[in-house]
Amino acid sequence: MHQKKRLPSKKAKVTVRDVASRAGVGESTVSRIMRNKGPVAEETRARVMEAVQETGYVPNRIAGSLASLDSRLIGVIVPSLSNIVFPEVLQGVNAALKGTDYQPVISITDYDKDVEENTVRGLLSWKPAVILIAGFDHTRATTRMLEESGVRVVEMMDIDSTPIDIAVGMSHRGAGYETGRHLIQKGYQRFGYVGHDWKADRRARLRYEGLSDALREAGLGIMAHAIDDRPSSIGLGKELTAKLCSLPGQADVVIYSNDDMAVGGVFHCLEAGIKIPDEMAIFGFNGLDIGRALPLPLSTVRSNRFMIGKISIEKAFESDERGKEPVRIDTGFEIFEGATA
Amino acid sequence: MHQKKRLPSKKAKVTVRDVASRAGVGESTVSRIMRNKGPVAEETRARVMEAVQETGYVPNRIAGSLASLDSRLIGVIVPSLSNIVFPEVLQGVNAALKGTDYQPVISITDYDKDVEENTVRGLLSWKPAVILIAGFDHTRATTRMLEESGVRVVEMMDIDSTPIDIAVGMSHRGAGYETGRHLIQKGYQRFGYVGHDWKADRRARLRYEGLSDALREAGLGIMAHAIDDRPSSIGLGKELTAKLCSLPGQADVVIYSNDDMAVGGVFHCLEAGIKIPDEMAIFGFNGLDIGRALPLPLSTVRSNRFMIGKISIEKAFESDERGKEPVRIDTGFEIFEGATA
DNA sequence: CTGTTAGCGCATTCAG
DNA sequence: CTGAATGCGCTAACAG
Repeated sequence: MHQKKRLPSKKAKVTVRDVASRAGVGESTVSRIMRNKGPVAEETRARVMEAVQETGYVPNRIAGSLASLDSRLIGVIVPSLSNIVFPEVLQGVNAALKGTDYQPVISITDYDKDVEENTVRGLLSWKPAVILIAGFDHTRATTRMLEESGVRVVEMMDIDSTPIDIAVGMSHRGAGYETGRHLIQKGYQRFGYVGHDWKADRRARLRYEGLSDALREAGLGIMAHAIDDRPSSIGLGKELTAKLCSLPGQADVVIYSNDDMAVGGVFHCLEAGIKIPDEMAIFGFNGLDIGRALPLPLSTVRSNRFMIGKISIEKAFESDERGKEPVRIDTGFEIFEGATA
Repeated sequence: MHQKKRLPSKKAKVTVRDVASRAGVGESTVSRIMRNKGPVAEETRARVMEAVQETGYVPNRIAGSLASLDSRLIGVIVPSLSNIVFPEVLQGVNAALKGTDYQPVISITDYDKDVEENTVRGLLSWKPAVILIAGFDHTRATTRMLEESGVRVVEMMDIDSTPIDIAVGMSHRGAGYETGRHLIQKGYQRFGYVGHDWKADRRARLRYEGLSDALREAGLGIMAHAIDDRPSSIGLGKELTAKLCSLPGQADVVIYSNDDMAVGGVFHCLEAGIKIPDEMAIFGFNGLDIGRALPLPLSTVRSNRFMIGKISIEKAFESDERGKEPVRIDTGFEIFEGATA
């Protein structure tokens, strides 16, 4: 208790006080200059900046956030990063944040609602300015924490439920429905379905339901399924397509839970010598780069994940206060003809 | 100054003080309980937890970090998220952090060193416990800030230079070299190269150099190039392969800057009716899922991005102090035979 | 335009 | 095992 305690691995920190005394000004002047806020004489600014240079001062945002009671952290919660759509959303978030000094704090839930609950609790303790979270499928406690936090909350990807505050995304049910309508109109009759992660991926299920609705309305139905609980991948799509083809009764078109799965389907057909789309047509979802580059461009539904991330941030920042009514922003989708269906 | 100022959009916050008085204990007792640290009577703990429940208390980590002078934030800096390898690294980071209460704060540089410099400055102001950064290619100022910050710094992906503190990754030069040796041994003689992002992707260039070294040693060289400054994608790989094939002189094997590009090459050949590997062999880098699922499994070099992220965190946490000497951890790579070369 | 003062909410001594 | 006091580094009034 005689020696100043050595801070573990941190260099002797330089604080506003050091800079201020060195520049011969008050602390608040330094603070104002560092945040370019409030009036400052050009002369003093120069002097202070010099002191900042000399000392290598880096303001401590932790202290700043505590003092001003608002942190410049954005909590972002996604179920996974292995599905490319979420990194794409993050890119949109990042683009919208560029030039600001907000920092995204990212958490992964692995599609587990209890993990999500803990994650939300943890993020909330950082007093983020905004919370971005994928989907509507939360525990009661999660929803409650989010509601009561008072911060702006954007539920991303999906607009098929009533949001806590803001929802930015597209109607997956609608996309499924339109897919069905489109394929019926093209004359397909014998529908197959290949799906991934059946328990966890709520949006894939919504698309499936929309599709089923469209078919039912036309007096049709899905005659063959190959569904699995593993996460989506090209490999899984290939495997399940093989399984589907071995089932009795041949589909003339197969709808996939997403493009990765569909590309797997294309690969299977390539290997098995099945002619696309004549012997079997293939339809995906997402509009990924890989589908577009395929020798036969993949028929699919294009959504815009980058936009979802970007708009989520923009909407969240439009006002500090939540509105009376929840807001839904539809980023839309678009059937892409392609050549596989 | 009569009315308590309304905090913008935040609910009336409940603090340790509220919980403490409600439970009839001191603030430090609450603090100890919330962090389960230090001795507490089971009875008081129960009473306090009840108060926590009733009030919905969420500890403020910002205040906590300031008081204890150590934040539980991990700064992570990657050049992009559109290249799938970086999300994979993040997954590894996330896996290693699971169960702890550290949170990753993620920044993207878009392969711009000046952006990176600002990013590092910004992250450092959050006093992160650890900084993870991709690559060695920093500005002087960035390196200096990182050195002087005193925090543990892990430079990821690459081990071909001397790290500031710790490097976790593989030798890209070595991978290029081994690729060359492997293909020479298989009897290839006429080498083509297809590359992306030539200015920005230093690791791709290192692989190229290693490859060139191996060829030179064998008295060979690269006879045809198709190189571009755009970021890697399947589409670009396809486009550049078409370009390469239109050049005079036909390569018997083409090395690609990565698997995405190589898959584009495979697609081009499929369309153009070029037989792989007999008329033209294809070799990638990374060992992505998509290459493995191709009708002809892609010949490539497997690296382990997930491991890089995971080990980076583990190493960073081994000790609070930097060692005297920089540390390099080699996560290795492996030539994957595949069927395209 | 600038300096002084008083907290922000919590973790950490140190007595008790 | 527990409580009171101190201050982390900064920002936000406010007075000058």
